Amino acid sequence: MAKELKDLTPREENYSQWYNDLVVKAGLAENSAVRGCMVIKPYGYAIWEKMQGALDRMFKETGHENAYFPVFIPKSFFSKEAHHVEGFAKECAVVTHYRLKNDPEGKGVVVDPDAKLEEELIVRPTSETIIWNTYKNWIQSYRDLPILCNQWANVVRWEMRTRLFLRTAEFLWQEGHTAHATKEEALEEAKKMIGVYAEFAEKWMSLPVIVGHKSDSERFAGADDTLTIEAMMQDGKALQSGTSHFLGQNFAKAFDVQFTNQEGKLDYVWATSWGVSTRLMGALIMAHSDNNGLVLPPKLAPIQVVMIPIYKGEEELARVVERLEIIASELKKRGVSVKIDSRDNVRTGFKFAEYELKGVPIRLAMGQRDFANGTIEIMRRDTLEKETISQEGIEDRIEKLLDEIQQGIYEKALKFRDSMITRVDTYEEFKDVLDHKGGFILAHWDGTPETEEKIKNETKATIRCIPVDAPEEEGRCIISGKPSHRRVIFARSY
RNA sequence: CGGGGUGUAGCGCAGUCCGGUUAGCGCACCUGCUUUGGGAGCAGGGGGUCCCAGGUUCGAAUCCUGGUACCCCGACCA
Repeated sequence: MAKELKDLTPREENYSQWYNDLVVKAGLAENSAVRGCMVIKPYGYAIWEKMQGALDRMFKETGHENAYFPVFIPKSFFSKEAHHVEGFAKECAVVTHYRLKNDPEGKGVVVDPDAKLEEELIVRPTSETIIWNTYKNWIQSYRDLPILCNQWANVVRWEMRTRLFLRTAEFLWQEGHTAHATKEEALEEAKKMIGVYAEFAEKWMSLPVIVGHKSDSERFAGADDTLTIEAMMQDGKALQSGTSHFLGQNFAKAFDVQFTNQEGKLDYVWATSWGVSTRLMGALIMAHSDNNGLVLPPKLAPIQVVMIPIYKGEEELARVVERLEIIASELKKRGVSVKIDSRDNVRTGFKFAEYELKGVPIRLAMGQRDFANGTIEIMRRDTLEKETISQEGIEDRIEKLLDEIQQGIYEKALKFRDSMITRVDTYEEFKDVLDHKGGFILAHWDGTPETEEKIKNETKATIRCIPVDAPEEEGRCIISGKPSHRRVIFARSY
């Protein structure tokens, strides 16, 4: 069994510190010189690319196309949709000038006051406005609809306090923006895409999520309805992991996007937007990792199998590596990503610890004993179980094990998540569960923003969502005692 | 923007209260030897504008004044 990682804070002691340590020490990301911004390092980016690839394929399969819109948005675009401005105004980076010049006093460069922009440009915090301004030109007739575009981009939200992956001033994401002829079609699209996200979370990230509607006050600025996937982290806090918005005709009206329908009448276009971000990286890390480091689901692991030769001297190394390469090439043929680590300047134990830290799902180790016996040691990262097995048929065994690990991680996360769902019927009970257990709390709510606000102020818990599959159940609001027809999900969240 | 805290080697810190040889420790780094089936051991070595500016003093990492940066707790949030 591995020694405790020398310099990783134990998860149970200080979860936040553990998370931060892990992100940095596993080589995923680090804080940059620019306050609130993050450097994503190659290993972290490799995982993100895996996510991107899978999501992108899912978007294409559902009929979407990629496009790209500008990073700068004229300020006037922003103010066209009242709720939207209100929601984002407080966290916008604004470009006011377009030129620098040498400091007349000789101290480096200064902003050239003569180069002031007539109209300031906002660095996009999200692209609804610039996109709807563009769609206006694309849409005349029902024959131009639907438009189903996705954009992979960076956005900037000037957050006060930031955390690697979970909340950074700049982040990477995808944002889908669709335009439809009918309300029904737009509603269907918003629902379909939250379904895609839920499927991605569960099948790829091994992360169970709860799909639901946001309450009025948690809804996206400018949306009529926001669907969300909510995940549970190992410290009992919830993480909003993706959203899909039904925008109604709000942006069409703000940007005057009308089309002629089949009856020859003018109508406003119906819209959706949906997005997931590098926050998913945070979700992945916080959902599965342990005190030895990351635990990556095989489908998202940049390296699925690492092979470590154990040897003394060059002849032994060559012999073992030769054998490992045969196995590796067979695995590669089957689409498994393999790395043989034959570095001779770090020790075996160091390598073991390093690949555990990086979350590589399967580790193979072959030494002289194995070489002689035709065996190999195999360890699975999720359970840390190791076993010495025959080299015969190892490839089949690994393929099967990768699937098992993918499934095993999901089941473990699901079991944990379910154990963290508590039904409560009184406010006392509610507060008690929040303070001593955390997790999702199912409670009755009278549907008013006032009650929601009161609970948030007193407990820091918010309504994560009103689950789409919430069964009808008569009850009374834990605060006001007014009647309620279903339970909603509360939690403290990131 | 409120309330706390910290700036000393790449990273983490001690030293500051009570000024005094050449500013120290751990990790990391470099060299050599021994090691190598779970983060090696020993020996040697390199690396500093003690956040910045001014002041007090024979003498400042240490005291005083001003600035600045970052972190934590709130408000804000994918």
